[in-house]
Amino acid sequence: MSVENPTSDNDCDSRKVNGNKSEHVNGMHNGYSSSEKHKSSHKSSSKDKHRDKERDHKSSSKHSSSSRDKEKHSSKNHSSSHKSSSKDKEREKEHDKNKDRSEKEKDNKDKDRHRSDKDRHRSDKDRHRSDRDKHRSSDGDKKHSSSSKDKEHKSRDKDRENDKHRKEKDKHRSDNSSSKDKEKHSKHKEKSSSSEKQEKIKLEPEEYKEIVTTNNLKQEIKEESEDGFMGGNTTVSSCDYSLSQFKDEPMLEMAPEESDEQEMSLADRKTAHKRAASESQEDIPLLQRKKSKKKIKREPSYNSEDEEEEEIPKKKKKKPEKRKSIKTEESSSPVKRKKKGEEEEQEVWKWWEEKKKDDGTKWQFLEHKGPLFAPPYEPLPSNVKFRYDGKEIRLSEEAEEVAGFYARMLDHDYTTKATFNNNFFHDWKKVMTSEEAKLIKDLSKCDFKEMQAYFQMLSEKNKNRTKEEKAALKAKNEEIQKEFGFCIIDGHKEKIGNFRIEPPGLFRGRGEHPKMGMLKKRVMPEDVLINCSKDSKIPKPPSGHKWKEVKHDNTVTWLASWTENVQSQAKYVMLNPSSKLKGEKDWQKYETARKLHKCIDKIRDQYRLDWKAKEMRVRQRAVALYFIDRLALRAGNEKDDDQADTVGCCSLRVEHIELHKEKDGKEFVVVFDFLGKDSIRYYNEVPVEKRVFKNLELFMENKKDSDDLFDRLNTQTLNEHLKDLMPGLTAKVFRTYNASITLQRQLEELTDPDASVPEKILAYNRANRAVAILCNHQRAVPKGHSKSMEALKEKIQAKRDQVDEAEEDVRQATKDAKRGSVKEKLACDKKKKALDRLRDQLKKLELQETDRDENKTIALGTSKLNYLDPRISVSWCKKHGVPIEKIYNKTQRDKFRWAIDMAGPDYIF
DNA sequence: TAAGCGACTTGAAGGTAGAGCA
DNA sequence: TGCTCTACCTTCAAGTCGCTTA
Repeated sequence: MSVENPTSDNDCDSRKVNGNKSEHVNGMHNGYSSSEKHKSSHKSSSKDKHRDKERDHKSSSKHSSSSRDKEKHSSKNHSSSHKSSSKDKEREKEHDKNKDRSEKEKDNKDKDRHRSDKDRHRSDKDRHRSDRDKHRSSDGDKKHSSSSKDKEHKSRDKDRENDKHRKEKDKHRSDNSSSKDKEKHSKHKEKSSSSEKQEKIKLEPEEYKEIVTTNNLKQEIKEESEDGFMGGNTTVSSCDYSLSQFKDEPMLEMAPEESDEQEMSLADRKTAHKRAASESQEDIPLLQRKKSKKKIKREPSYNSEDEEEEEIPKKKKKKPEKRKSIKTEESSSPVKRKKKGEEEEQEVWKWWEEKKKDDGTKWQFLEHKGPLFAPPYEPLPSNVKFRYDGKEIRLSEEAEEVAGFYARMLDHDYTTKATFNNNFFHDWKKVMTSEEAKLIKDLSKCDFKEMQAYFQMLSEKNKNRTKEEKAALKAKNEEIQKEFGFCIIDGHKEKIGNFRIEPPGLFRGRGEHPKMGMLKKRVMPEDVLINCSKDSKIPKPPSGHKWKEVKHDNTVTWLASWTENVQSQAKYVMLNPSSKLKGEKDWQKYETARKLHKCIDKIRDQYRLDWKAKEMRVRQRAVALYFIDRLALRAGNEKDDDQADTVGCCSLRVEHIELHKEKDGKEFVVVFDFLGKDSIRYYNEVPVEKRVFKNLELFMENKKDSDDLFDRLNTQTLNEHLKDLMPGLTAKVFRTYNASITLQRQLEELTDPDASVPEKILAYNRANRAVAILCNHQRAVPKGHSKSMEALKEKIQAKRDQVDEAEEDVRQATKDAKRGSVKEKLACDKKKKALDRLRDQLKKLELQETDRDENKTIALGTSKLNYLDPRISVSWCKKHGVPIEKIYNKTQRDKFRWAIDMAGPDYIF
């Protein structure tokens, strides 16, 4: 499959999706394989970077290329991630104690040894770095105060001291790791090369200059209002397509059946804050306010199937209008519900037709019930035993709970990782009683098997619930959802996204996260901040508890927040994506991307000029921007050492790219190979312009693998520059822009107006896939993919046989019909129709096969939800008569209700 | 001015309801 | 009717980016 890369400005961007994919999958499922190489980085902290920059100015001479080669060679053999923390040391101590581990854990030890080797190597690297610093060439565009230098010296000394300690520890370890490293590394290399041979999906070349239609686009965009995202109404008129039948309908009132006490109490208060909300609308022109009175309508019916239901709301409107602005699924009377299998009707708050407030406030009234806490721990039955060193031990409740977290994960890859085990054991010991801690010294002697079996039994039991049990559970969950799952915001009932507080468990960091396995503690009401309006009913904490604080901050969108203990990060309870607050932000995001479309030529011209700039920082910025624009790379903020070592554009290191003057018949090829967000591997071979290539050579000059490629750049300065080019522009906007424009162009290119609906859907999925490839949205091959493909193939073969048979039947029937009576002619027609039906079925199956296979390693959902302007898809559906349900499921339709309403068949991004 | 924090978006994994099939 | 499989949905980790603080 070939897809056009909208931003590529010269040659073919040979992204190896399949080859890449296989590596990625290995990386994810075999634990270390792919990530290992990437962990090989010698992450230079920001202080190091600063230090490097400083020395840049002092130095003039250069390293010989041979010494660099040596460095590179050695670094690749040793592949390491060097993070010096006292916790590491502790873990290493633990590790030394656990000598008699099972085979599985021996492997982990190897990995730890591997790390110690890396540590040794690190001090070498540090020496190299300071050598290099002495030799590096200078730009002479920065000065630093002597005090900052002092600080840096101190921190460097500290680093060295740490290295010294580490080395001492390392001496006690086995020294066979280097050969293992080499083996591992060569395996990785092997994989890379084999994956390269696999089938490729390439991004085809694309002209850098915008295609002719851009001018038309621009003209159209210019015609939009200039004042921000409300300008998105360009095509609102065309929304009549689906809504004309409702346009003049009055607002519907709430169903009188609503009797739930909770519901009523909320509803009663709605009147009050509805008043508040309408007061808050005082700045809205009268006409608009009048219009907004009509905002609450049912979800636009898009399909003809839905049209049958139109009469129902019309009947409703005759009833007295009370609390008319609050309409939700829950408040709908049974009459308004559709038959099983069809969508429930919903009342829709058409916030996108209201004027947006620009004063930074997010709401005037906010009321909710607070978050739902995880159920308390239920101790194990007495017959489920935990054993240590073969002896039965009754654990204290707290220790047992944490042991249970581990037991549940025994089958998971995580428990084969030393970091995970060490972190778990360390945190587990903290919750043990002193007697337990005294006794339980070695994780490998712990037998969690019975606990694991018990949890598996529970899980089986849950799966085998009777119909009645399932129904009861469902009803209970619906009750909970009803009570905690909604809030009242400015007179409207809106769904909350995540009202449940995260339950305790073991932290599952992705990739090689240094904190994986740590205990995520139970969150208590005393940890939780509540945010709601002063005049709302303040949520009650669970009995016997109190909230940490109750705030009334209407400049933020969260309802509750707490700080999790593993990474000390704030967690929030926020609204569902279908809410106004989220939808408005989403809409704004796509309007910013459309604004970028208007000035993208200018920006591209500018960064091309900057490739020749005198200042190194300007050149680096320009090359980075080129990558962000053309390859849709993420910005790449700096990360702390206690996070997985992943990078984005600005944080790329020398080791993450390879330069080839010529590769596979193409000139000036840059090979990217790094771990990005979520430790997903990014591998791409990109032919670039000569000037970019030369600049990269310059940026890499006299640098070690572990050095930053763009050492004069960070995301903050890049974004500041972007803001100068266009208000609201950040690195992230390029990703949205390129994703959306790619979809639009691919749809144009791949859609045959005369094709059948299944064929059009395949075209849509292919366009979507092109974007997913551009954004590197990968997924593991679904479990049982090959099995299901085999089944599908068998089905196709059976269908083919049926078609063959039917063809023979038709041949025979045609002969008979020629000879004979009306009856025989009728029989012949019938057989022909049957044949057509079978052929259609066969075609559908074949399309399904193609689609499924092409999709096996590509995740379409992420781009669809986050990067593709939904109006492009909606307009395509409307233009080509494809039911929107074929493209968006119910949740997605809820999220993109605004787009479904406003985009007509002529919408252009 | 770098570092840290807060608020939000983006992202893949994993569990499960229910569609589809024998 | 029971079983299989997958699309959907939830979960929570990991990004981005703006603002504040030291």
